[in-house]
Amino acid sequence: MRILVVEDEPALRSQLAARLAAAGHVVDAAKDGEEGLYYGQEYDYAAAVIDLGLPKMDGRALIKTLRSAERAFPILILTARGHWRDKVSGLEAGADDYLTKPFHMEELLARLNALVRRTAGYATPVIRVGALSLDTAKKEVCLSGQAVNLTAFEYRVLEHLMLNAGRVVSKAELTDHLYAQDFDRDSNVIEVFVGRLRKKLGPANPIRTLRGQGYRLAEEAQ
Amino acid sequence: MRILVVEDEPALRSQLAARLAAAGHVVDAAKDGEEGLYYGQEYDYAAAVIDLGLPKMDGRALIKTLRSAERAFPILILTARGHWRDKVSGLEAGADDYLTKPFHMEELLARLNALVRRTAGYATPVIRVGALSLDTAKKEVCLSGQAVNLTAFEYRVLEHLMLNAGRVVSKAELTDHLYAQDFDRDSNVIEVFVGRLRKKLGPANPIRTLRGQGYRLAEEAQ
DNA sequence: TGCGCTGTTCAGATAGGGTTCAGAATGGAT
DNA sequence: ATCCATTCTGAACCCTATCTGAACAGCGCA
Repeated sequence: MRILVVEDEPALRSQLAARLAAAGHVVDAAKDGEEGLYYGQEYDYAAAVIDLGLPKMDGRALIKTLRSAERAFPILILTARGHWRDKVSGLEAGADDYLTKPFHMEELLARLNALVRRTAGYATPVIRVGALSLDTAKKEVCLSGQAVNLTAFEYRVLEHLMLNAGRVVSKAELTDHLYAQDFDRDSNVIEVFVGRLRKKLGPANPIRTLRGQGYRLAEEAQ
Repeated sequence: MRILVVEDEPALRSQLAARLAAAGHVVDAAKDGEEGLYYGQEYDYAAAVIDLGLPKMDGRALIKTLRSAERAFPILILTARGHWRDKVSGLEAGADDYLTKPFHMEELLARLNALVRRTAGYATPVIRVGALSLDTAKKEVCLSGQAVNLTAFEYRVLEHLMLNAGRVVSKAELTDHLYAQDFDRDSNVIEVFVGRLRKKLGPANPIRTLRGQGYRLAEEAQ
């Protein structure tokens, strides 16, 4: 997943970036509110971690601006211990969860995962990746504005790929995501669904296969 | 719109407030029944979200008091899963809709919107979706100007679909909405009603079925 | 009481869509 | 170039969600 980190303290920033990257995420780290806003408006993230006390533009203003720009990714805010009011005002500004400093990295990862999972299914109304847009309320996918008719499973495969655009998603991860548990591992359902998706998304479809590793959805239109 | 939230659990309360604010509403959040009553009597809201299990004054009493004070704004109640008796008593006390916890924010927003639109109904009692128009006051439906004769249940199914046009509405949601008590889940009433509706609305009817997920009313005429 | 309207149930029909399989194609390694 | 593993693809299969027609049951009303 692609995650945005906005934190002014260099040590914490690089620590966050490193840890999130180690957890398999793609991370953009911004050092102040303005930079965070630029990133947030330019790219679409699976989630953002934002410190409330930031130079140039404080976290609260950043969140409000992002939200009013219809950026719907989940936001987790970091606050200094004791600044309880900040947390509330951050949540009011549109954040989804908070953590007080100092915190344990593990806890941050867990919270982020929970947030993304919660948001993945339902909270973000529409996810855009390149020319694709996916509306989770309508369960509808559009390719350059044209509605594409997908079956339930095709939809779920594409949704998971879009939520993880840019990252390599293994077939095991997809089966894990689509089926409850212990699913016949040597079935080729995923390949079949990816094939059907590719056919429906036309010749310029953004699904790449990385032999032996899985699939990756290109983030840019091509 | 100005919305009143009455919820004792702090996390959920601030989450609700944040999301509603992010959706462009003005929110007052009360932590118990007494505070809710104060707000509800003092201000006029477009809608209220009230948890049934509240300290000091429970949700049911709160709703009754508000209603007897001639507060007519639509009320959506929150109940814990499994306590569906509460739901019934809440509706009896004067609530307009309910949601069982845990719920998805998006659904809450959609329901609230539907509620407000329905209630705003006193000013503009007719909902239009494509070639369909539904007069909530007269309980009358027209298809391209032609009156269509619907039975009470057909009307309610269509109304709920139209109030949630564009969204996928599951059959469970429809049965929940049409029947007060827990309803025999493996009945196919909904399918029958949808079938009859389709027949009455003619071949170009806008009700699409999404296999395994529910029905969706197309927002545009086709 | 009998009739008509409406909600509910049932069973058979339909087809949508998931799963599987086998053979073809592709890519990487030796 | 050759070989093997992985992936792709088309077709077939079959399950089940949904549709549909019809019958049945209540209920109000004349």
